Amino acid sequence: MATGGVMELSNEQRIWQVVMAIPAGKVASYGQVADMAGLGRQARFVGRALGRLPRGHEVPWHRVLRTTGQLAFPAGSERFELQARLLAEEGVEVIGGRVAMAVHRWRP
DNA sequence: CATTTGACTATTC
DNA sequence: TGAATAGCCAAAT
Repeated sequence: MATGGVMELSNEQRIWQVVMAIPAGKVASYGQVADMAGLGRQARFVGRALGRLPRGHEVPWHRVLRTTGQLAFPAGSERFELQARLLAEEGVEVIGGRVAMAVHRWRP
């Protein structure tokens, strides 16, 4: 309606859209997602946005990791192992808590 | 409205 | 190769 405005997507929602565009078997860095979402250097905000994902979401958050290829969680934590497992199921090898970005990095 | 926070990154040593 | 530091900036408190 004439609310004057359309539902302007929040930056969070824009981030989720970008993450959902990452194909299975590929990964992207937080900085890369931030840039693609038009946020510039808000790499940290990407992590926060993923942490605020609503229940029932279908965002492949596990395909987002640090630019070094290392998972963003403390090694051994529950989330860490979950992410590593989800990646492995997609064919992304996680060794020592890290992924070979040169191999699996998503290049749109 | 000022301060803290954070699933980061580039740089330096 | 890896550890420490500074810079980053919107959202949460």
